[in-house]
Amino acid sequence: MNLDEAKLKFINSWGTLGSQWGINRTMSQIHALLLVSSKALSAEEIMEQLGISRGNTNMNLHALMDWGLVSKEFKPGERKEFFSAGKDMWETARKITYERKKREIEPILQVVNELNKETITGDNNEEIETFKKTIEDLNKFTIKANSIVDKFIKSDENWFYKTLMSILK
Amino acid sequence: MNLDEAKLKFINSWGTLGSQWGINRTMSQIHALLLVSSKALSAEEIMEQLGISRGNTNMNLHALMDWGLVSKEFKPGERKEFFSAGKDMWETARKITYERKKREIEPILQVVNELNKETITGDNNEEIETFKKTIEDLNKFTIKANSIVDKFIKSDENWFYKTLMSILK
DNA sequence: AATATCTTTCAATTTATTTTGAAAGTTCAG
DNA sequence: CTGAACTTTCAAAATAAATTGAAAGATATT
Repeated sequence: MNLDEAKLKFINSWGTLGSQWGINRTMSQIHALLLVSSKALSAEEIMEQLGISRGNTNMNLHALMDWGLVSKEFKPGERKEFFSAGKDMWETARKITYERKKREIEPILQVVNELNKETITGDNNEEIETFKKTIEDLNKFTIKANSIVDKFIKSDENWFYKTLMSILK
Repeated sequence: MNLDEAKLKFINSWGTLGSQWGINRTMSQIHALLLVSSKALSAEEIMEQLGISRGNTNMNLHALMDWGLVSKEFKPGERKEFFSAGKDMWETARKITYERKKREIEPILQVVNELNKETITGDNNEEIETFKKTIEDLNKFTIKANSIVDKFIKSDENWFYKTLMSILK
Protein backbone atom coordinates (compact mmCIF):
# COMPACT_ATOMS: atom_id res chain seq x y z
CA MET A 1 0.00 0.00 0.00
CA ASN A 2 1.44 3.37 -0.87
CA LEU A 3 1.81 6.21 1.56
CA ASP A 4 -1.05 8.31 0.26
CA GLU A 5 -3.49 5.44 0.39
CA ALA A 6 -2.38 4.53 3.87
CA LYS A 7 -2.70 8.13 5.06
CA LEU A 8 -6.13 8.40 3.56
CA LYS A 9 -7.27 5.22 5.21
CA PHE A 10 -5.96 6.41 8.53
CA ILE A 11 -7.51 9.86 8.20
CA ASN A 12 -10.88 8.50 7.21
CA SER A 13 -10.98 5.88 9.90
CA TRP A 14 -9.83 8.33 12.50
CA GLY A 15 -12.51 10.73 11.39
CA THR A 16 -15.24 8.14 11.75
CA LEU A 17 -13.91 6.98 15.09
CA GLY A 18 -13.71 10.52 16.35
CA SER A 19 -17.44 10.84 16.06
CA GLN A 20 -17.85 7.82 18.34
CA TRP A 21 -15.67 9.73 20.76
CA GLY A 22 -17.86 12.81 20.70
CA ILE A 23 -15.34 14.70 18.62
CA ASN A 24 -16.53 15.93 15.29
CA ARG A 25 -15.37 14.30 12.13
CA THR A 26 -13.43 17.23 10.74
CA MET A 27 -11.62 17.82 14.00
CA SER A 28 -10.38 14.25 14.12
CA GLN A 29 -9.50 14.23 10.45
CA ILE A 30 -7.35 17.31 10.81
CA HIS A 31 -5.72 15.78 13.86
CA ALA A 32 -5.05 12.56 11.97
CA LEU A 33 -3.62 14.43 9.00
CA LEU A 34 -1.25 16.36 11.22
CA LEU A 35 -0.30 13.26 13.19
CA VAL A 36 0.99 11.48 10.12
CA SER A 37 2.64 14.40 8.48
CA SER A 38 6.29 15.02 9.12
CA LYS A 39 6.12 18.74 8.55
CA ALA A 40 3.74 21.41 9.76
CA LEU A 41 0.93 22.27 7.35
CA SER A 42 -0.78 25.54 6.52
CA ALA A 43 -4.55 26.00 6.74
CA GLU A 44 -4.53 26.13 2.95
CA GLU A 45 -2.87 22.74 2.65
CA ILE A 46 -5.20 21.22 5.20
CA MET A 47 -8.34 22.41 3.45
CA GLU A 48 -7.07 21.17 0.14
CA GLN A 49 -6.01 17.78 1.38
CA LEU A 50 -9.24 17.15 3.26
CA GLY A 51 -11.50 18.97 0.82
CA ILE A 52 -13.12 21.12 3.48
CA SER A 53 -13.96 24.79 3.68
CA ARG A 54 -11.78 27.54 5.05
CA GLY A 55 -14.13 28.29 7.93
CA ASN A 56 -14.38 24.68 8.97
CA THR A 57 -10.62 24.32 8.88
CA ASN A 58 -10.12 27.39 10.98
CA MET A 59 -12.70 26.47 13.60
CA ASN A 60 -11.43 22.97 14.09
CA LEU A 61 -7.78 23.96 14.17
CA HIS A 62 -8.69 26.27 16.99
CA ALA A 63 -10.57 23.53 18.80
CA LEU A 64 -7.52 21.28 18.45
CA MET A 65 -5.33 24.05 19.85
CA ASP A 66 -7.75 24.53 22.75
CA TRP A 67 -7.40 20.87 23.54
CA GLY A 68 -3.63 21.28 23.35
CA LEU A 69 -3.31 18.64 20.66
CA VAL A 70 -2.07 20.94 17.91
CA SER A 71 0.20 23.94 17.94
CA LYS A 72 0.90 26.84 15.67
CA GLU A 73 4.31 27.35 14.15
CA PHE A 74 5.86 30.18 12.20
CA LYS A 75 8.31 29.50 9.48
CA PRO A 76 10.99 32.13 8.89
CA GLY A 77 10.18 34.30 5.90
CA GLU A 78 6.69 32.87 5.61
CA ARG A 79 3.67 35.00 6.27
CA LYS A 80 1.22 32.26 7.02
CA GLU A 81 0.74 30.03 10.02
CA PHE A 82 1.64 26.35 10.08
CA PHE A 83 0.16 23.70 12.29
CA SER A 84 1.53 20.51 13.74
CA ALA A 85 0.24 17.85 16.12
CA GLY A 86 2.09 16.67 19.20
CA LYS A 87 3.37 13.19 18.38
CA ASP A 88 3.63 11.75 21.87
CA MET A 89 0.68 9.39 22.22
CA TRP A 90 0.63 9.32 26.01
CA GLU A 91 0.65 13.06 26.13
CA THR A 92 -2.10 13.13 23.54
CA ALA A 93 -4.15 10.59 25.45
CA ARG A 94 -3.72 12.53 28.67
CA LYS A 95 -4.94 15.70 27.01
CA ILE A 96 -7.95 14.01 25.47
CA THR A 97 -8.71 12.39 28.81
CA TYR A 98 -8.54 15.76 30.49
CA GLU A 99 -11.02 17.30 28.09
CA ARG A 100 -13.36 14.36 28.36
CA LYS A 101 -13.17 14.44 32.12
CA LYS A 102 -14.25 18.06 32.03
CA ARG A 103 -17.22 17.21 29.87
CA GLU A 104 -18.17 13.80 31.15
CA ILE A 105 -17.20 13.37 34.76
CA GLU A 106 -17.13 16.81 36.32
CA PRO A 107 -20.71 17.71 35.48
CA ILE A 108 -21.90 14.46 37.06
CA LEU A 109 -19.87 15.19 40.15
CA GLN A 110 -21.46 18.60 40.33
CA VAL A 111 -25.08 17.52 40.02
CA VAL A 112 -24.79 14.41 42.13
CA ASN A 113 -22.91 16.22 44.82
CA GLU A 114 -25.57 18.88 44.96
CA LEU A 115 -28.38 16.34 45.16
CA ASN A 116 -26.47 14.35 47.71
CA LYS A 117 -26.48 17.28 50.10
CA GLU A 118 -30.19 17.98 49.74
CA THR A 119 -32.72 16.84 52.28
CA ILE A 120 -35.44 15.09 50.36
CA THR A 121 -38.97 15.37 51.64
CA GLY A 122 -42.08 13.46 50.66
CA ASP A 123 -44.49 10.83 51.88
CA ASN A 124 -43.28 7.73 50.09
CA ASN A 125 -40.45 6.47 52.23
CA GLU A 126 -39.45 3.60 50.03
CA GLU A 127 -39.07 5.93 47.06
CA ILE A 128 -37.07 8.42 49.09
CA GLU A 129 -34.73 5.69 50.27
CA THR A 130 -34.18 4.41 46.75
CA PHE A 131 -33.48 7.89 45.54
CA LYS A 132 -31.03 8.66 48.31
CA LYS A 133 -29.26 5.36 47.91
CA THR A 134 -28.87 5.79 44.16
CA ILE A 135 -27.47 9.28 44.49
CA GLU A 136 -25.14 8.27 47.28
CA ASP A 137 -23.76 5.31 45.34
CA LEU A 138 -23.38 7.40 42.26
CA ASN A 139 -21.55 10.01 44.25
CA LYS A 140 -19.10 7.52 45.67
CA PHE A 141 -18.54 5.95 42.33
CA THR A 142 -17.97 9.21 40.53
CA ILE A 143 -15.48 10.40 43.10
CA LYS A 144 -13.46 7.24 42.64
CA ALA A 145 -13.63 7.35 38.87
CA ASN A 146 -12.59 10.95 38.97
CA SER A 147 -9.59 10.32 41.11
CA ILE A 148 -8.40 7.48 38.92
CA VAL A 149 -8.68 9.64 35.86
CA ASP A 150 -6.80 12.39 37.65
CA LYS A 151 -3.96 10.05 38.35
CA PHE A 152 -3.75 9.14 34.73
CA ILE A 153 -3.79 12.75 33.64
CA LYS A 154 -0.92 13.55 35.95
CA SER A 155 1.03 10.38 35.35
CA ASP A 156 4.01 9.94 33.13
CA GLU A 157 4.16 6.96 30.86
CA ASN A 158 6.73 5.07 32.83
CA TRP A 159 4.99 5.46 36.10
CA PHE A 160 1.73 4.42 34.59
CA TYR A 161 3.21 1.53 32.75
CA LYS A 162 5.22 0.19 35.63
CA THR A 163 2.71 0.65 38.38
CA LEU A 164 -0.48 -0.17 36.67
CA MET A 165 0.43 -2.60 33.99
CA SER A 166 2.63 -4.77 36.11
CA ILE A 167 -0.06 -5.11 38.73
CA LEU A 168 -2.87 -5.51 36.28
CA LYS A 169 -0.83 -8.24 34.58
CA MET B 1 -36.53 19.81 48.19
CA ASN B 2 -39.30 17.30 47.67
CA LEU B 3 -38.86 13.96 46.05
CA ASP B 4 -40.47 14.82 42.75
CA GLU B 5 -38.37 17.92 42.27
CA ALA B 6 -35.24 16.00 43.16
CA LYS B 7 -36.10 13.21 40.75
CA LEU B 8 -36.82 15.68 38.01
CA LYS B 9 -33.55 17.45 38.56
CA PHE B 10 -31.70 14.16 38.47
CA ILE B 11 -33.49 12.93 35.36
CA ASN B 12 -32.93 16.14 33.49
CA SER B 13 -29.29 16.44 34.42
CA TRP B 14 -28.66 12.83 33.64
CA GLY B 15 -30.33 13.30 30.28
CA THR B 16 -28.11 16.23 29.41
CA LEU B 17 -25.01 14.45 30.64
CA GLY B 18 -25.86 11.37 28.67
CA SER B 19 -25.52 13.30 25.47
CA GLN B 20 -21.96 14.23 26.42
CA TRP B 21 -21.43 10.53 26.79
CA GLY B 22 -22.69 9.72 23.32
CA ILE B 23 -25.91 8.29 24.67
CA ASN B 24 -29.07 9.96 23.55
CA ARG B 25 -31.06 12.12 25.89
CA THR B 26 -34.13 9.92 26.09
CA MET B 27 -32.11 6.81 26.74
CA SER B 28 -30.35 8.40 29.70
CA GLN B 29 -33.56 9.92 31.00
CA ILE B 30 -35.31 6.58 31.03
CA HIS B 31 -32.30 5.06 32.71
CA ALA B 32 -32.29 7.82 35.32
CA LEU B 33 -36.00 7.45 35.95
CA LEU B 34 -35.68 3.73 36.51
CA LEU B 35 -32.60 4.16 38.67
CA VAL B 36 -34.43 6.30 41.17
CA SER B 37 -37.64 4.41 41.19
CA SER B 38 -38.16 1.71 43.75
CA LYS B 39 -40.55 -0.30 41.66
CA ALA B 40 -40.51 -1.43 38.06
CA LEU B 41 -42.41 0.82 35.65
CA SER B 42 -44.49 0.06 32.60
CA ALA B 43 -43.82 1.64 29.20
CA GLU B 44 -47.00 3.60 29.73
CA GLU B 45 -45.81 5.10 33.00
CA ILE B 46 -42.44 5.94 31.51
CA MET B 47 -43.88 7.78 28.55
CA GLU B 48 -46.21 9.71 30.79
CA GLN B 49 -43.61 10.69 33.32
CA LEU B 50 -41.10 11.79 30.72
CA GLY B 51 -43.60 13.15 28.25
CA ILE B 52 -42.24 11.18 25.33
CA SER B 53 -43.85 9.14 22.59
CA ARG B 54 -44.59 5.46 22.65
CA GLY B 55 -42.14 4.66 19.87
CA ASN B 56 -39.34 6.55 21.48
CA THR B 57 -39.95 4.82 24.79
CA ASN B 58 -39.95 1.42 23.20
CA MET B 59 -36.79 1.98 21.18
CA ASN B 60 -34.78 3.30 24.06
CA LEU B 61 -35.97 0.67 26.50
CA HIS B 62 -34.68 -1.87 24.04
CA ALA B 63 -31.38 -0.08 23.74
CA LEU B 64 -31.07 -0.06 27.52
CA MET B 65 -31.81 -3.78 27.61
CA ASP B 66 -29.21 -4.38 24.90
CA TRP B 67 -26.69 -2.61 27.08
CA GLY B 68 -27.80 -4.79 29.98
CA LEU B 69 -28.69 -1.80 32.12
CA VAL B 70 -32.40 -2.45 32.29
CA SER B 71 -34.42 -5.62 32.50
CA LYS B 72 -37.95 -6.65 31.85
CA GLU B 73 -40.16 -7.97 34.60
CA PHE B 74 -43.54 -9.58 34.62
CA LYS B 75 -45.96 -9.01 37.41
CA PRO B 76 -48.34 -11.85 38.24
CA GLY B 77 -51.76 -11.24 36.79
CA GLU B 78 -50.57 -8.25 34.76
CA ARG B 79 -50.52 -8.39 31.03
CA LYS B 80 -48.00 -5.66 30.41
CA GLU B 81 -44.25 -5.56 30.82
CA PHE B 82 -42.46 -3.70 33.58
CA PHE B 83 -38.93 -2.37 33.48
CA SER B 84 -36.34 -1.82 36.14
CA ALA B 85 -32.71 -0.69 36.15
CA GLY B 86 -29.91 -2.56 37.86
CA LYS B 87 -29.01 -0.57 40.93
CA ASP B 88 -25.40 -1.66 41.41
CA MET B 89 -23.26 1.23 40.22
CA TRP B 90 -20.11 -0.76 39.63
CA GLU B 91 -22.00 -3.26 37.60
CA THR B 92 -23.64 -0.43 35.69
CA ALA B 93 -20.30 1.25 35.10
CA ARG B 94 -18.77 -1.98 33.90
CA LYS B 95 -21.57 -2.48 31.42
CA ILE B 96 -21.35 1.05 30.10
CA THR B 97 -17.59 0.67 29.85
CA TYR B 98 -18.02 -2.52 27.89
CA GLU B 99 -20.33 -0.87 25.38
CA ARG B 100 -18.07 2.13 25.03
CA LYS B 101 -15.05 -0.08 24.58
CA LYS B 102 -16.81 -1.82 21.71
CA ARG B 103 -17.56 1.49 20.05
CA GLU B 104 -14.49 3.49 20.95
CA ILE B 105 -11.49 1.27 21.44
CA GLU B 106 -12.07 -1.84 19.39
CA PRO B 107 -12.50 -0.05 16.07
CA ILE B 108 -9.23 1.80 16.63
CA LEU B 109 -7.49 -1.43 17.44
CA GLN B 110 -8.81 -2.91 14.24
CA VAL B 111 -7.78 -0.11 11.90
CA VAL B 112 -4.46 0.60 13.52
CA ASN B 113 -3.57 -3.05 13.67
CA GLU B 114 -4.34 -3.44 10.01
CA LEU B 115 -2.27 -0.41 9.04
CA ASN B 116 0.50 -1.52 11.32
CA LYS B 117 0.93 -4.72 9.33
CA GLU B 118 0.98 -3.00 5.93
CA THR B 119 4.18 -2.32 4.09
CA ILE B 120 4.07 1.30 3.09
CA THR B 121 5.66 2.28 -0.18
CA GLY B 122 6.50 5.71 -1.55
CA ASP B 123 9.39 8.02 -2.31
CA ASN B 124 9.31 10.37 0.66
CA ASN B 125 11.18 8.53 3.34
CA GLU B 126 10.71 11.07 6.07
CA GLU B 127 6.94 10.97 5.60
CA ILE B 128 6.90 7.19 5.58
CA GLU B 129 8.86 7.09 8.80
CA THR B 130 6.54 9.55 10.50
CA PHE B 131 3.54 7.58 9.38
CA LYS B 132 4.93 4.27 10.56
CA LYS B 133 6.01 5.69 13.88
CA THR B 134 2.61 7.23 14.54
CA ILE B 135 0.76 4.05 13.74
CA GLU B 136 3.13 1.96 15.78
CA ASP B 137 2.83 4.21 18.83
CA LEU B 138 -0.89 4.32 18.48
CA ASN B 139 -1.00 0.56 18.25
CA LYS B 140 1.00 0.12 21.42
CA PHE B 141 -1.06 2.66 23.24
CA THR B 142 -4.37 1.22 22.20
CA ILE B 143 -3.38 -2.27 23.21
CA LYS B 144 -2.50 -1.05 26.67
CA ALA B 145 -5.63 1.02 27.04
CA ASN B 146 -7.67 -1.90 25.91
CA SER B 147 -6.17 -4.27 28.39
CA ILE B 148 -6.71 -1.87 31.27
CA VAL B 149 -10.32 -1.43 30.32
CA ASP B 150 -10.69 -5.19 30.07
CA LYS B 151 -9.44 -5.57 33.59
CA PHE B 152 -11.98 -3.09 34.80
CA ILE B 153 -14.80 -4.81 32.96
CA LYS B 154 -13.89 -8.13 34.53
CA SER B 155 -13.08 -6.80 37.96
CA ASP B 156 -15.26 -6.83 40.99
CA GLU B 157 -15.54 -3.73 43.06
CA ASN B 158 -13.38 -4.92 45.90
CA TRP B 159 -10.57 -6.04 43.74
CA PHE B 160 -10.60 -2.83 41.82
CA TYR B 161 -10.83 -0.72 44.88
CA LYS B 162 -8.16 -2.49 46.83
CA THR B 163 -5.65 -3.04 44.11
CA LEU B 164 -5.99 0.09 42.15
CA MET B 165 -7.04 2.69 44.61
CA SER B 166 -4.54 1.76 47.25
CA ILE B 167 -1.70 1.89 44.78
CA LEU B 168 -2.91 5.01 43.07
CA LYS B 169 -3.26 6.57 46.49
C1' DA C 1 -1.99 54.86 3.73
C1' DA C 2 -2.90 51.77 0.17
C1' DT C 3 -2.52 47.08 -1.05
C1' DA C 4 -1.79 42.27 -0.70
C1' DT C 5 -1.86 38.26 2.19
C1' DC C 6 -3.72 35.77 5.46
C1' DT C 7 -7.24 34.77 9.45
C1' DT C 8 -11.67 35.03 11.66
C1' DT C 9 -16.59 35.32 11.92
C1' DC C 10 -21.25 34.02 11.32
C1' DA C 11 -25.83 33.71 8.92
C1' DA C 12 -27.51 30.51 5.82
C1' DT C 13 -27.40 25.89 4.21
C1' DT C 14 -26.63 21.10 4.47
C1' DT C 15 -26.33 16.87 6.82
C1' DA C 16 -27.18 13.82 10.68
C1' DT C 17 -29.79 12.45 14.62
C1' DT C 18 -33.80 12.05 17.30
C1' DT C 19 -38.64 11.86 17.91
C1' DT C 20 -43.31 11.18 16.69
C1' DG C 21 -47.51 8.64 15.97
C1' DA C 22 -50.32 5.95 13.33
C1' DA C 23 -50.44 1.44 11.47
C1' DA C 24 -49.03 -3.24 11.66
C1' DG C 25 -47.80 -6.99 14.54
C1' DT C 26 -48.21 -9.99 18.57
C1' DT C 27 -50.23 -12.38 22.37
C1' DC C 28 -53.60 -13.98 25.25
C1' DA C 29 -58.31 -14.67 27.37
C1' DG C 30 -62.78 -16.04 26.50
C1' DC D 1 -61.58 -17.70 16.13
C1' DT D 2 -62.24 -12.85 17.81
C1' DG D 3 -61.17 -8.91 19.88
C1' DA D 4 -58.93 -6.36 23.50
C1' DA D 5 -54.44 -5.22 25.40
C1' DC D 6 -50.23 -4.49 24.59
C1' DT D 7 -45.62 -4.04 21.71
C1' DT D 8 -43.03 -3.04 17.61
C1' DT D 9 -41.97 -0.75 13.37
C1' DC D 10 -40.85 2.86 10.36
C1' DA D 11 -41.71 6.81 7.16
C1' DA D 12 -42.28 11.50 7.98
C1' DA D 13 -41.42 15.58 10.88
C1' DA D 14 -38.79 18.04 14.14
C1' DT D 15 -34.53 19.12 16.22
C1' DA D 16 -29.68 19.50 16.60
C1' DA D 17 -25.02 19.72 14.79
C1' DA D 18 -21.67 20.51 11.29
C1' DT D 19 -20.28 22.96 7.19
C1' DT D 20 -19.97 26.47 3.83
C1' DG D 21 -18.36 30.67 1.82
C1' DA D 22 -18.49 35.35 1.40
C1' DA D 23 -17.60 39.39 3.96
C1' DA D 24 -15.16 41.62 7.61
C1' DG D 25 -10.91 41.83 10.34
C1' DA D 26 -6.01 41.69 10.97
C1' DT D 27 -1.31 42.33 9.86
C1' DA D 28 2.73 43.00 7.30
C1' DT D 29 4.93 45.15 3.09
C1' DT D 30 5.92 48.82 -0.03
